[in-house]
This record gives sequence, C-alpha cells and structure tokens, in this order.
Amino acid sequence: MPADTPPTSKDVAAAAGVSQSTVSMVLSGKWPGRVSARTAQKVRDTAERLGYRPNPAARNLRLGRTRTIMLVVPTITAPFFASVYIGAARVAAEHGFSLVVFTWPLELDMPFDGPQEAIDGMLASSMAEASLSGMRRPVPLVMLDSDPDGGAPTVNFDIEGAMEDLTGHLFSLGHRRIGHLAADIDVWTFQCRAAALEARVPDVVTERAAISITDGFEAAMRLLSRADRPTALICDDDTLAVGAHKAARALGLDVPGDVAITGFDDVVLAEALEITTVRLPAERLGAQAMLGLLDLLNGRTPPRPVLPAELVIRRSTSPSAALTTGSGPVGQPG
Amino acid sequence: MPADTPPTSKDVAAAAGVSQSTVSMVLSGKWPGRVSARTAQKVRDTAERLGYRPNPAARNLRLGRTRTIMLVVPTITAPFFASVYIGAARVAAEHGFSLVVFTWPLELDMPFDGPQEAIDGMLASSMAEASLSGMRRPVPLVMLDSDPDGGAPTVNFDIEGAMEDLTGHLFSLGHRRIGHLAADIDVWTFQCRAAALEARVPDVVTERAAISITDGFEAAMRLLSRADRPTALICDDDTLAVGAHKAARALGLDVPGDVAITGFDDVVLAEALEITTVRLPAERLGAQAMLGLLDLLNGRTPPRPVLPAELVIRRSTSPSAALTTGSGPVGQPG
DNA sequence: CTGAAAGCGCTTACAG
DNA sequence: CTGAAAGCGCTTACAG
Repeated sequence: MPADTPPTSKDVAAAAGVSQSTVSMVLSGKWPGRVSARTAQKVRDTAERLGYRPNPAARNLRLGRTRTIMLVVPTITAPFFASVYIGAARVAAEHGFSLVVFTWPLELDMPFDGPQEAIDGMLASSMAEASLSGMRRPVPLVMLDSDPDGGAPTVNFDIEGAMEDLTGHLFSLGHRRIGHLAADIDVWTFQCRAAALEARVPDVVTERAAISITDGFEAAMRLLSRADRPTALICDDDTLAVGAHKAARALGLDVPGDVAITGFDDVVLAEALEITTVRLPAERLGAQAMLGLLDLLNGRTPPRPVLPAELVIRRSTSPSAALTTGSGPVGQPG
Repeated sequence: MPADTPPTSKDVAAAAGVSQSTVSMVLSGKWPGRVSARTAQKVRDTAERLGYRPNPAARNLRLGRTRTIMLVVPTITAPFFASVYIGAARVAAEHGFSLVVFTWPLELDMPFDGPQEAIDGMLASSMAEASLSGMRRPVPLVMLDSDPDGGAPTVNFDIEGAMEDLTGHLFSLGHRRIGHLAADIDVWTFQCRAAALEARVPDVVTERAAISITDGFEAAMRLLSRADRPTALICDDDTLAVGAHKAARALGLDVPGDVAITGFDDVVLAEALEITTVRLPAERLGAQAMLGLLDLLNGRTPPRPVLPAELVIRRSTSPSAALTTGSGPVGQPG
C-alpha cells in the first residue's frame, strides 16, 4: 500500500488475507451468518490499523444514494434560519444523514439551478415551491414555513393562532388603532400574517419594509407620523420591531406608554430589547421537517404538522403601561 | 432511456449518435481541436433536451476530488460564523467549489471524527488546530481566527492593533479603572485579547463568562459590584457586552455616564443597542481563507493575512458623556 | 463460510 | 476528428 494515498478496501483485504467482498460485508455490519466471527474481528482490526475509511464517492456511485440532504434557505445569516439548520442537522445526524446548506437567493446573486452535489432529498424554508426549478429530476422535498397547498408536504407554524393571541393581547390592553409593519417580501409566510391580522383588525394600517433595522425604522417613522397615529405596531419580524423601537425613540415616544411594539421570531435581539414577540420554534421546525423527509424517503406519507407559536409578553407591551383610554379589560394575566 | 431514472452520458451519446467519450469531451469544455464544432453543438443540444446532469458521485470517483470544501465552526447560530460562511461560500462558488458547514462542537454533542463526505480541503475557525483529529488523511487546511503558530496557514484579525485603539479611546475619555469581561473559552482568539489588554492595562480586573447574555449579565454584575468599580468594561464579544449593558441598568448605572461598555464583532445587536465595538470583518475572513485554501490546492503557498479590525465608536462610550474626573484629552474626533 | 466478478457513471489515455 | 476500453472503489448478487 503506497503511503501517500488513503487505503482502500482492497488494501485492507490484502493485509487481512481475505477478499474485498469480505471486507465490505464485515464493515457494513451485514456479516453475521456469512462471515466467521474470527474473520470479522481480523478485518475490523486491520481496517482500524490502516485507518481505512470507505470512499464516499465510490459508495455513492454504487448505491445510487448519498445520505445527504440539502437545506435551502433565503439566508443563513438570519438567526432564525441558523436555528432551522441546527434542528434539521441534529435529526439528520441521528439517522446517519448529513445536511448541506444552500442559501438562495444567495448573497452571491446566482440562479438556483439545482444542487451540484448529489442529494437524496431537499428541505426548503420560507420560499415558493415553484422557485425551486432546475432540478435534474424530482427530488423528495419537504417545505418549511411555506404554502401548504404547494404539493410538497409542509411543516408550518400556527400563525393564525398566534395572531389571535397577539391581537387579543393588544385589545385587552385597550389598543384600537393598530399598525402593521409588514415585510416587503412576497412569500406565503408574510401573506399569512397579513391575512390573519386583517381578518381581526379590518382597519389596520400597513407599511412595508425590507427586513432590516434601517428599513424598519423608516417605515415605522411613516406609521408613527400619521395624524391618527397607531397605538400599537405589529411587526412581521423582530428585526423590523427593532427598527420600530428606534423610530419610536427618535420621535420621543415612550414604549409601551405611547406605542406598543411586537415582533415575530423571538431572536436574541427581541430578548435584549425586551420586545413582546411571537416565538416561532425554528429548531423544532427544522427537526420536524427532517423527520418528514425521512418518512418520504422510506415511502411513508409524512404528517403535515402545524407547530404552536407562543406569545412572549415583554416590556414593549407591558400591561402596567397600558393605555388608560382603553375600553377593554386591562391587565389580564399574560 | 427509462423515464424514471436520470439520463446518463450514455443516454446522451446514444441520442446524439456519438460515443460516450465525445459527450464527456464536449461537456467538459475540452473539445476544441478534438471534436468538430457541429458535433459539439449536437451533443450540447441533446444534453440540454434530455436534461442531462453529470453524476457527481461518478465524477468524484473518477477524478479523486470533489470540489467540495468543509468549513468547521463552533456554531452556526452566531451571526459571526454565519458571515464567515457567506464570505467563504462566495469565493468558493466563484471558483466552482461548494462549501459544506460542519458545526463542532456540535450542539449534537458528538465527536469530530472527520467529514463523512469526501472533501478536497478544510477551513476551521476559532478553534485549536489540534482538535481536528480523526481525519482519514491530512487534508489541505486553512485556520481562521486561530493561533498562527499551529502549522496550518492562518487568516487572522489584528487584535493587537484593535486593542491599542480601544484602550487608547478609553484612556482619552479619562478611564483608568478598566474591567475585562472575558469569554470563558480557552481558545487562541480570546487568549489573544487578554494578552493584548493586560499588556496595556496591567491592573485590569477580569471576570469570565460563557458567551450568552445571561452569563455576561452575571459576570458584569460581579465586576460592577466591586468597591473599586471599573468605569469601563471591555467585553470579549458583543453578546457579553449586551449582558453587561443589562447589568449596568439593573444596578441603576448610566451607560456611558457611570460605566462605558465595549464589545467585539459588531453584530446587529451591538448596532441596535449602540454599543461601541471592534468590528471584525467576518465575511472578509471567510473570503480570504478560501482564497488561501485555493492557493494551497494549487500548490502555492498562501499568504497569512492579518485583517484590520476597526474601532466603531457608539453611544456606550460617547465622548460627550466622558468622565469629568479624567485627566486625558477628551473628545478627540472618533 | 468465502471469493471472483459485475457494474454504478464518469474521464482520460490510447488507438485509429 | 471519433470511439473502444480501462479503471476510480465500492456493494451485491452469484457461485462454490
């Protein structure tokens, strides 16, 4: 065996004095009943001694599968998607799969023409299923935080229920003029927030912003400069809520005295600024989606879970600072 | 060609009426001078029509390389490492490589026994080179934000220079009693901060904390409860700085009036809370490291760049609120 | 209980 | 200018 090239199963076979097929049988764990225990032990020892690792490319070629799953997310820099990754990667690892991330629309600004690596399945979060074109063939797919009517199995949050809780909370504090600081992205998850909110607050006033602190700031400035200034801002995302928070301060408005502010996600930023938010369990989302994909790969029909989203009440909607002009019941336990 | 299996180069060859080798030549772009332009066009059209994509496993096996790089980071949920990934992935894509992330120590709590996928090279950030054991063979490696004396080429930040700027800034505001809120992780990047700080402030008082808001809060409480309370806290990381900020508020101390606070990284949290920090260009770090790895793969010796780290002065050390007891020059332009 | 052989889908000398 | 053939390192029928 040459020293500068990794050992192959052939090398192990030669060193152990057995055939290549025996090595393969033993190391894949399918040997009992077909190879003697003594031979098996000898093979394992030899493999260990030589530092043998099966060549993944050869195995993939032979088996026609890779035990690799691709996770497609709009961006990995957002903590939300990083958590989705963690959840999915954990479940994948528990089942001997590995997970690669593909960010798209990539900050690189390149078209998604399908994975260049060989994958057995795909998870895609918070995007339109139709945008995943260019696959060389249909790949088992689970969509996360996406339109449940898209064809692929989905894992979603109970946005309806969360919006019910959120508006109920604000109503109980006496809020009646509510503004919606909406994400300026045309995907299902945000359409869903808007629909659920408008169903409960028909006269909601809406401003749109790209998901960044500065854009959130400017859109919130517009909302808070209106003659009929909203007393509460429901933001589609914690980042927007931070921008709104800044805007309120810039206008000399007290939070929550003059204006209440809420977000979505519950990223660390919301915790740091004590912003009331709807906690979306991103890690669970990733884990559930991977479980569903494993179902799919095993020929089973995955469930389409809808994960509960918890309202986390913090200082930015503190009951103690509730509007005194409100007519609803005030101070119900959070 | 069966309908439910992806087309192979054999299928393309048959459909185009040429040999498999001609297909390969044409699609790899090595055909000029060896295949007629007309044949080449025919092959390309046929491949397009059939939706042919080369099988990566077969190509990898044949070529013995994968054009895949693995990035090893302690965690992907920290925005810093997400940015490192973005920078490295961009350069990788520009050179036809793909980048897979491996988080380690994984939240999964599993040992790093080398990548299960086949990789051509590795980037590892903010960890000890020695901890990367278990590789089946030496893999081309570039270390990021790590000990430059570890053997592998490195890409680092100018922590020394940053600490010079930072302490200079605090001195100029009149600060003399300085506390160090240090990350409780024994890796080079934090040892480096401590050494650089102690060289400039020999009587610095240090408390350690795990990198989280709550742990930072508690360690800061200890620092700020001392009889000789520091007038400035240098935190190893923005997250710790946020904890320190909370602690100051909890103790009724004004920031920066009673205590100045600084961080490292310049994540969005620092911007939102207006915390003075040392901006570490994470994306550039990732990009430079990937360029170095490409050098390595091409047999060249990569440079070992040291990236400048910029002091970003914000409200948490605002000159206008500088200590009035200070003896140094106050209010130098930021 | 063990081995010889086929074949996964590529790329690249080699032959013509 | 084009094709037939070898071989990358596996796994799995198949034969004994």
